[in-house]
Amino acid sequence: MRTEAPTILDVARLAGVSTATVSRTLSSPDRVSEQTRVLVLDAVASTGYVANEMARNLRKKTSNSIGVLAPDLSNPFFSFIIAGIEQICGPRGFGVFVTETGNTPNAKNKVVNMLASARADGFIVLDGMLDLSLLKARGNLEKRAPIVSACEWPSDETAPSVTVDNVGGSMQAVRHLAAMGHTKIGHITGPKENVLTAARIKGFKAGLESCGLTYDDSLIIEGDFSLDSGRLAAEKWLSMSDRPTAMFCASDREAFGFISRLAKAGVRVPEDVSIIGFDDIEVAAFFVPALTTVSQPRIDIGRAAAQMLFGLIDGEIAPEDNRPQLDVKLVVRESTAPPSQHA
Amino acid sequence: MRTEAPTILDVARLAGVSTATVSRTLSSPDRVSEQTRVLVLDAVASTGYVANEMARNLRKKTSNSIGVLAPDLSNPFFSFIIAGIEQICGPRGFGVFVTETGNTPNAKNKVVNMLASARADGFIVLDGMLDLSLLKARGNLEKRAPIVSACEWPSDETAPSVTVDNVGGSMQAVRHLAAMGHTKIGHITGPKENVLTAARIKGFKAGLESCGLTYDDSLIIEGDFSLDSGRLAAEKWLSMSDRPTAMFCASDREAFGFISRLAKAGVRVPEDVSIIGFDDIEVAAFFVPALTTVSQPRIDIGRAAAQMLFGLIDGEIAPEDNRPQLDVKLVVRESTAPPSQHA
DNA sequence: GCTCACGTGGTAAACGATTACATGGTATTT
DNA sequence: AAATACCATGTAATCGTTTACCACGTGAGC
Repeated sequence: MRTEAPTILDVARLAGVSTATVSRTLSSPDRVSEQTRVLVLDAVASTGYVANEMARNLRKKTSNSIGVLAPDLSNPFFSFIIAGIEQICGPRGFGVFVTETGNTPNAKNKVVNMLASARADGFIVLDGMLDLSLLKARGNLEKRAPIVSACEWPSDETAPSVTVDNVGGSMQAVRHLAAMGHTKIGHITGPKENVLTAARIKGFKAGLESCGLTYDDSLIIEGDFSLDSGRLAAEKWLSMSDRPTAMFCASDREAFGFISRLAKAGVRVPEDVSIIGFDDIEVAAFFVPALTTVSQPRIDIGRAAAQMLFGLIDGEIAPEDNRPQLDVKLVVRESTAPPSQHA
Repeated sequence: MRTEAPTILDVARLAGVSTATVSRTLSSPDRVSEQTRVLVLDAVASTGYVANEMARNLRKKTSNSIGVLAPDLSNPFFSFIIAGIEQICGPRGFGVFVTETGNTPNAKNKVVNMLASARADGFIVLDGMLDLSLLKARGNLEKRAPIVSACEWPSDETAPSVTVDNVGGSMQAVRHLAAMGHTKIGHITGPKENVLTAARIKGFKAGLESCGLTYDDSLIIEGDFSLDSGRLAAEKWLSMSDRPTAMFCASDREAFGFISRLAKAGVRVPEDVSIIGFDDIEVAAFFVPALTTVSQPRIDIGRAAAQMLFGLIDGEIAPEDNRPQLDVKLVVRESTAPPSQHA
């Protein structure tokens, strides 16, 4: 026995008014008389009526939801950002669609499709690799629903985005190390193509320079943000003849992988080598040793992106403030120390 | 200049056919002649037409999407499950709505609303605390869109759900500890009201019993799955006069918090105390020491839940196989060892 | 040669809301 | 008292699809 949902017509009949009146009662109560208002509200209550979103959306040409495109949903890094997004969208009655772009070749089609099919009123893309230019090619699709990038940003330097100060954060990290007396500082990077990788390398170099240290190519180890790439980096480090006394990692997970592998080899952190991460994910404070890292306000990134998107949707954002950069701060814990004397 | 989306009528006009023919060409190509098919497809290509989801959904009385209700989106535990869900939904063209139930009093209303407003064709709820009974009260709402619980399950023991063998996993953990020679084994629980907590306590007791050990109430420390509750538990443990030589934690995060606090006090794992976690989240393998833990197939939980939900939506699930229980396995790493002799 | 079936494609009625416009009545203005 | 404004409500068009139903033409079966 399938219970059919009550429609606005059911309510109207029960209240003895027209559907227009019901609609008005619900959307702008002050436009109907006190008398009919209670009549309608009673009818709504007794039928349990809730407006059908699909009908409403069709008529109003909206979808009451936004899409979030993440490269990899299983990456816990994004969970806070998505939570932040939901915190803004929920109260507004907006749904949040999540999709994995997953570097698959048809990810683009997925996006084009979501956009073109009017499933979402706007998009937040967390995947810097996604080529948004094809949206323009396809009949100015991005005019239909605004897009804001978060964390990672597309090569197009004018598109709206909310990011953090990756360069500044990296500089702080290096300067902290240098201030402790380290002069031979290495860096484990992110994946080559990633914009964050470039920004953090840039900050790394700038930090070195600002302390009078010179950049040495041979102290750079390529990673990809993952735990396992940190482990691999540790093996490279172990095989180096003249090891850096401190490593700045492009992600906390790299740092964990690195420390973990080192521990197996009997290398201690921070006594034998100092480590700094990037992100400040939750476990960072509870790792052994507690990780010194550059803390990103992940929830805030999500919230800011969502807020900006709504601004764009409502058409009320000035073009100049559409690329805010959130602050980042170094939190010093136990994985950094002055270099050991006997090294 | 806002580019309006082409509608099916635009395509029809361009191809010189009726909208019905366009619709048929797209949904069941074999029902139109070869000739008109190419005509229509050409028109579709040159207009860039993609069907408007809202209109389609209204007409077909579907929403082409499912809702996922998680207690806390920022909890990385759920990210894999959501990823698994998306892996199944994406290829089917289904959207995945995520919402945070967040233990707020109006979470229920949120759910009722999503259900009643026809925003989703089905739901996966990851929050065992959510009282689904009110859906029945409100006009048999759950008849409108099926609901499957995952991980945690509502007290209603007949509702569809996919879970893991929490009891069995906990038993394995305890038996592993006992096999290593531990006789004084403690347990850090989850939050009191949670069903998982109860199941894992049950398994803990059963494991003890199966090894001829007796259950001791004073060896139980209450936690809430969080990192910080693990830290707090460690402080309790440190203050105990006769400490257990091994602790079984109801979550990996509790285990991390516990180990982390102990490390600060100079207590070593596994030399001074053995630790087992539950979940096997990603960092577990890279923690120092690498954590012995009960591994949950999180991606599979998500996939299974989604698959089951589609079964329910399509009306093809036999009532008896609607509560599958996935296997769990103990992965032994470095946080467990025989109790030290001098203890 | 007449029916019948079938393959093709058009017409128009849904789906369930919102809202522009029209209407009638009451209050206000002059 | 006539004109005007305005308030409350109803009527019906509209959003963009899908699909039930109908119509036409062609080939097969008798």
